[in-house]
Amino acid sequence: MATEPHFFDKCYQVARQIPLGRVTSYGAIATYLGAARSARMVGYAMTASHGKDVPAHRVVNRKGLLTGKHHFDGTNLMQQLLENEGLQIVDNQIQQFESVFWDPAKEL
DNA sequence: CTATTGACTACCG
DNA sequence: TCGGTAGCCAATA
Repeated sequence: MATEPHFFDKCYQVARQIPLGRVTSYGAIATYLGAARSARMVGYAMTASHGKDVPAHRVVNRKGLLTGKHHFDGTNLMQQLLENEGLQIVDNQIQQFESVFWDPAKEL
């Protein structure tokens, strides 16, 4: 195992804690990690989450918009995965986002 | 070491 | 709600 950044690993672990059918925001994870202002780093970690068992598709921005769908294989894979979890996606945006929002800082 | 980048967020109009 | 701009921080080159 190469020298893995602690920050990335924490992001992966939190992402795995996301219940199925639920989603969270980058800022929420960053805040839980103690780096509230490092929301971009969470997304950055997701980019490196390839090869990991990290449900990156459950992590979206605070608007519930699938900003990272372009990083998945295909154009609508991320949306398909979320819909498979029972979520409703319209125009790359999660409907009832607040209803399915999962805050690690509160749930954990 | 410095510079650039980015799956963000907050603020402003 | 939408668009543009600024700030933020860690990783990468």
